Amino acid sequence: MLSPYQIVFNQLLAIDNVVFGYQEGELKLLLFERNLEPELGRWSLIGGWVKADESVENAAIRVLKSITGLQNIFMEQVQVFSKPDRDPGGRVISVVFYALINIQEHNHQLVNQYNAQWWPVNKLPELIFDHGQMVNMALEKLRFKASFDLVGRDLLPAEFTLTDLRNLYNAIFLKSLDPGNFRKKILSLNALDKLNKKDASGSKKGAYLYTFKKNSTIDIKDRIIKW
Amino acid sequence: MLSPYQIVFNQLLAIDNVVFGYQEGELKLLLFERNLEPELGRWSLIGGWVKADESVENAAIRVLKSITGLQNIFMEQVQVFSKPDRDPGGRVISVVFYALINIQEHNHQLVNQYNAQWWPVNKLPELIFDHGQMVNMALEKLRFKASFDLVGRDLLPAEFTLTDLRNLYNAIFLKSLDPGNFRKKILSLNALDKLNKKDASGSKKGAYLYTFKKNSTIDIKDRIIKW
DNA sequence: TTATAAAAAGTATTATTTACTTTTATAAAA
DNA sequence: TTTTATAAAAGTAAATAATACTTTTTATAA
Repeated sequence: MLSPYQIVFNQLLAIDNVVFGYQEGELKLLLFERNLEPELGRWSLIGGWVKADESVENAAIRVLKSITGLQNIFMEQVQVFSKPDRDPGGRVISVVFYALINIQEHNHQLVNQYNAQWWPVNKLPELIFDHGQMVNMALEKLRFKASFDLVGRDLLPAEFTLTDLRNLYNAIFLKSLDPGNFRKKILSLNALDKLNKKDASGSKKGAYLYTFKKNSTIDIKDRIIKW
Repeated sequence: MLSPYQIVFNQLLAIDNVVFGYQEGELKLLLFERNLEPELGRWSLIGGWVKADESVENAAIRVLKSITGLQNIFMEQVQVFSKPDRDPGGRVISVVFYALINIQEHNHQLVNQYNAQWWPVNKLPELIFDHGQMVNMALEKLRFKASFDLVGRDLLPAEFTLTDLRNLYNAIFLKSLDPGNFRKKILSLNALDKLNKKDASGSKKGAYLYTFKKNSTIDIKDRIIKW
């Protein structure tokens, strides 16, 4: 049985997930269409209450799994949002996380059932409360991460071409990176394994497929992108 | 009058401040000797409860001011610590901040009164709960910041020599940076004003004093230190 | 007057970044 | 079967930055 303390607690502390995916050359965000007041029908991040006996990380993972069916997802804490009036419904403090997931692999049925939808990050609808700000901070953090570490393991299919990876980086940084220099830089990190297979969908010559090395860690000195 | 919700709230959400200062060539941390059970007599960070009508940032600033007398201090959110069993006294979630303050300028009397003391970061006593982990994360964050931005505005006196600044960086990164290269790099950032005054305490020639420019922003491309 | 010590400036080597050009491989069109 | 087209992949030259030093400057104090 829950004590009154725990019941109250459940209504004070929330998590919100900024869920990034990558599809058709665009960085996308999973958003909910709200089915409750206030702000019924408007779009919001995917959130939930933190239970009295779990960490905020746990809550973020639990909520993500309940909606996408996915587990073992890369997530990172973004920031706490705690202005007393941030939620007109009452005093709610939210810990924001961002997650990187593979759009192909998640449970589409579940997502539909929850009224969720993928939106390209540069064509987002207006979001409720301070969720727009949360998205901006998460994007900033993602860009920071992507500029020091090779992101893509969670966003791309298991086998991908260097062009696929470059397109992902183009989508994250909203710019067009030089193909030759990108290739040189990425290969110098020594974090990918080249397969003996080609993907010929993008060119006549065909591009070699790569996978991420199992346990490669990239030295923080190797900045990938300066932006 | 407070509602029961607010009373409970005050006992669930806390902040802890990792307060950095710089003195005698060492990076120091302001720690409390606990005067309450559990862990009476052991050392901890400086924390406090978040009030029902304030943001966590507000709480961190309020607590810092109450102990150092200082206002308008640079602070940054580090992370939320929320493991259900992190505080044996009960379920407490803590939002950690780090602050950079000028040791000379703070209110020494207040600090003494609170049983607080400055400890060199590489000779810290054992800390209670997960406070050691909090310090490590704050240090990491400080190093990250210092490697992209010129920190020191809040740690050094208003007028300082390039050697002072280099010593601060040496203290932050626990290494000995090359004097010539450091000077070249820092001056290239164009973030300091050179005064027409010298400080002759460190050498016979004397070193020019500098101040931070009022509104200089350093491009994130200019990484100062790679570590 | 000279020795000293750190500040400040200078330099040469190496490494990295950037903006390109050239070559390669292959499917499809002529 | 040859040519054309296209992106992959490799290569390059110039500019910029980092690194490990050396030299010169300045002014106090021996």
